[in-house]
Amino acid sequence: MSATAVTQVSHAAGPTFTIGELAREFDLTTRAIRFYEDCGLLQPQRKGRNRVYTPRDRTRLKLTLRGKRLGLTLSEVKELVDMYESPRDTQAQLKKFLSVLALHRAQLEQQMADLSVTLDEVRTHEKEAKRLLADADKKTA
Amino acid sequence: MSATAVTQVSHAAGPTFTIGELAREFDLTTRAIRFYEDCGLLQPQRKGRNRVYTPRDRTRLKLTLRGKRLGLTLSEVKELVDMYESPRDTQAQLKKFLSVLALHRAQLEQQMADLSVTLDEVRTHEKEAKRLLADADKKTA
DNA sequence: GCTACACTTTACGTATACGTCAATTGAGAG
DNA sequence: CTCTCAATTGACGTATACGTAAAGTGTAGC
Repeated sequence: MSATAVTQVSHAAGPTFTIGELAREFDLTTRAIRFYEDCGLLQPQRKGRNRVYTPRDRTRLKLTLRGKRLGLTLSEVKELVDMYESPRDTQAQLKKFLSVLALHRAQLEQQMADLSVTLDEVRTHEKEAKRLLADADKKTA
Repeated sequence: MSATAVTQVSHAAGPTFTIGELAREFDLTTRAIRFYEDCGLLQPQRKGRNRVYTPRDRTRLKLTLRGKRLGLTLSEVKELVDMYESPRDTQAQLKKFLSVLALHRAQLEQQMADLSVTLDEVRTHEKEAKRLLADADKKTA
């Protein structure tokens, strides 16, 4: 099997992936991917003993990694991802959904504020350092 | 001593704080603050056995917490905070400073991108949920 | 059939970031 | 002087997120 090939599966429903393929694609170890499964983040099907990942699993993995980059724990990621896939038939469910979303959004907005401030600081420092370096270069030249 | 009072110190250089004051202000345990000291993030002076924090310590603590909210580890925070306080006299130091800053900025910008996408998704879901709820309310009414 | 390689499970190990006693120790109030 | 309260050090405990062998299975190529 070629290193980059996607394992095409028998009958239907889009491409599937092996654990190794996903590991390469997202630069993870297979250990990590199996761990995410232990946490309930992924539920791949099986072909014999081997795991078979669908595009849906791949999406959940992507979401997981994005959540991680944002500083969420795996259980927080699971809560959110599960919520997005949960039924929202009743008004009660919708209201709960909305309240959780509001909380999540508040956290994200706090983070956005932190990020803006930090990025501004970094850029200011960069400008200052570049100026100093330019001055030094002038003297050297 | 009143619960919210700031411990004013003898001779000079602005206000000082006790560990308990900082803990209350930032909603931390004193254990956490001492742990940050173990990590080298804070270096309070002593008055006898007791820790005395200066505004500079307080600033470093603020930066630490902001870094944490952004998902940095304490050692990453320490690297950055130390770097900002390190000498940048030579061109070599300036160049290294700039390269570290560039890396940091790249990471922050990735995070900003993640954050934008996530916030967009959350807002979309909120709108959709609110629409569904409004429809449901209409039927009920 | 042998080799190689990817995958499997089980299980113990590790770094981070504190929590949680335990046992003291001044410093102020009554 | 006693009581309380905040602070101290030391040490062990815990949750998260995997790393890292160990030992076996399955399939493909030669």
